[in-house]
Amino acid sequence: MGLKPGSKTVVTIYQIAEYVGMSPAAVSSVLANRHVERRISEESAKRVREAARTLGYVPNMAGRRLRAHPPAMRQIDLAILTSFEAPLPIVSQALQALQKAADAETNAHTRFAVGIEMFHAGRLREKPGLLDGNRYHGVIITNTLPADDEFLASAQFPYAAVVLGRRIPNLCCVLEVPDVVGRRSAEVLVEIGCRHPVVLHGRMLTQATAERVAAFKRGIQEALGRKAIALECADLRPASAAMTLTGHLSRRRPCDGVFTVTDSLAVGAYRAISTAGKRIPHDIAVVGVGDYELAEFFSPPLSTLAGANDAMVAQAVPLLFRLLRGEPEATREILVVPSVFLRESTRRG
Amino acid sequence: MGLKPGSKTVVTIYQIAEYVGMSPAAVSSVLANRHVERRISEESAKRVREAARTLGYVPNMAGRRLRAHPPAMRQIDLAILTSFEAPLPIVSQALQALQKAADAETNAHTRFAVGIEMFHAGRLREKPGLLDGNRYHGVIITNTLPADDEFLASAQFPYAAVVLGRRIPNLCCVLEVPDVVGRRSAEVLVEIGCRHPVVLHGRMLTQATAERVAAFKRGIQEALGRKAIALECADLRPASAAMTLTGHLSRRRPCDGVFTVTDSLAVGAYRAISTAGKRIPHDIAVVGVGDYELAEFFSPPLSTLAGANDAMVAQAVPLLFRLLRGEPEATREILVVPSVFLRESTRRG
DNA sequence: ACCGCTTGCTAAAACCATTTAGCAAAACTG
DNA sequence: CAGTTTTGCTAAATGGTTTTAGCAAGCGGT
Repeated sequence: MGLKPGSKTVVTIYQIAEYVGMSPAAVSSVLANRHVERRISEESAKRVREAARTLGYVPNMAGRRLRAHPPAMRQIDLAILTSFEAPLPIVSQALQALQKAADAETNAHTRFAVGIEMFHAGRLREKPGLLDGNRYHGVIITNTLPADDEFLASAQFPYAAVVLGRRIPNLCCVLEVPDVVGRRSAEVLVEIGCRHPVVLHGRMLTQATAERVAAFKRGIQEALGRKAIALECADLRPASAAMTLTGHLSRRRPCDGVFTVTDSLAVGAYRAISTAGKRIPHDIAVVGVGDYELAEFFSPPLSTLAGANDAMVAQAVPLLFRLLRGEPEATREILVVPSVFLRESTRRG
Repeated sequence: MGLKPGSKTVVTIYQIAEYVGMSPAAVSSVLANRHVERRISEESAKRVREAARTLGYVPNMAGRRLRAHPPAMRQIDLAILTSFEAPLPIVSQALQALQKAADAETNAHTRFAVGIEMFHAGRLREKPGLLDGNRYHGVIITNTLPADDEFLASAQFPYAAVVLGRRIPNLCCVLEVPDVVGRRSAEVLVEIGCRHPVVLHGRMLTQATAERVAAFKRGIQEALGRKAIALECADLRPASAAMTLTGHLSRRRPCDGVFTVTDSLAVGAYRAISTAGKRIPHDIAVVGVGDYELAEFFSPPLSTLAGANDAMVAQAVPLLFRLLRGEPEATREILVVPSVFLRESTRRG
């Protein structure tokens, strides 16, 4: 196999056959390491292999698979499409659920291939083959940015697709009930006496996180009659959150409560708060979202409005299979209610 | 598209064509949503779609792709194979590096598809199509258990493969220098005065983690002339580690230093130590491995022997491309030296 | 000179979907 | 009513690989 940069046309076994003066069948036998049982002489085999290398032969998987397919077996290709920038535990969770469902449906004449493919956030439309309909039978799409959502809304998917975490017209979506996470976290902070709450978010807002920020602001406005301060971090990494919040605290702005739209941001927030010499929750309370299993291992344990990811996945996977089966999808949209876990980080007095 | 359980033979567009009394061409046009421009009547289109559903048609992607392929374009399919049980950040890192390399090699007549596929730890051999050679042009395999390693050692890969994190005869491997992580962590603990060190590991030991445990034990034996205590956790989740270590501490066994072969275990260890009323590092020092970016956000920050993952990935990806190009791989094995980050968790006095 | 065996290969079919060129009938135009 | 256009479809080729059946040549034996 080779990636010759110069080669003009694609090299097939026919080219190799011509090059070495043999038949495609012989070439195929050699390249599939079947030359012994097919009685191709070792000398010819060597010539074929050498030709393959010098010509820069790259096997065409489509051709191979087409032929290799047992006539009574169909393969169904499923994928989870997510952005590189996304929190991974969710994706892994989703894949595991998908694999499990696939395993359950696997039988003598149906088998599945499931995988993860990633795109750069905001550039989903550049992903090759997404709309060709010759790669997947079904996909679950998650962690998209508004630019991606726009693309999805305008796209015509030629196969089963479920969108996780946002609402896209014309596609099947599973998402958390909008409003709840942001509003409840505002309530939680206000209830324990916070008067100067802050929300930490990344620069790139997905629909879900944007909704969380907005709902939080609304909640604070209603409860305190005051604007919540939103702090934008460069990205979702703890270091960015720490830097941003440290900057805010060092400017001596009042701050007695933090809502982080992502748990990785909460990690950074904890660090910023402790380096500022403040204590959680007495000086500053913190609420997170629950992407990771880690929340209860924060010190002190982090209160979360569970991102409802497992629940969303639990809905999305069967929905995808219903679409695959061609069942007229009664439900185009499934809403999932996040649950609230109150821990030390919001416990005062 | 449907997954009819009863259907005997695979349904193709020919079956549909026969069923509705039309030609395969017409059926194809309809199913590809091309029926308008191909002037298939809406009525016929409806009949075709209905037939597809009732017969349970599942498109054969290989057939589709074969035909759809632009004649001067070749697609190269790369994948990272990892177990479900693995720490994901590493995998994401690897995928990102792979994608980047692929993007760099993409041109007018070569394009790449990269993805992650997962297997159940210890059951890699059950993954369908792994040895058929009709799915991938190249793979990076990581997070295998001994059972998987055994399989890999006996397998004949018909395509480019690089193994990450362990040594397998006959395959190209990239791994951390054995011995270093375990030995250095033993040294670090001993140097700051630990006399009763403990190592925490999961029940399922990969080659890398087994090596770490063994080297740690050797290091302790040599330095202190005493056996290190190894505590086995049910899995790698923080909760398991916390439970295991709490059990150990509550039995009042002396313990003044912990080495965790995985960072998720360190998370649990921190919890166990603080609930036991001990302080890090004064009562018990902790060393981890650095799988996550999170180490410096532990409180106190965790000393790590960086798992060398980025370095391993940085070696593995170019190696894979060299294999793809058919370059006679000079290097069958690349060793990477992990670097040491000493932080608060091992700083005394 | 003929039979049977081995060696080393080839021809052709098969896998499934898509597309291009074109055909027959119907509908319209003058 | 002949000529043209439109409608609605079909036949056949194409894509790359693998496999099955079988052919031709050579060799040993009689």
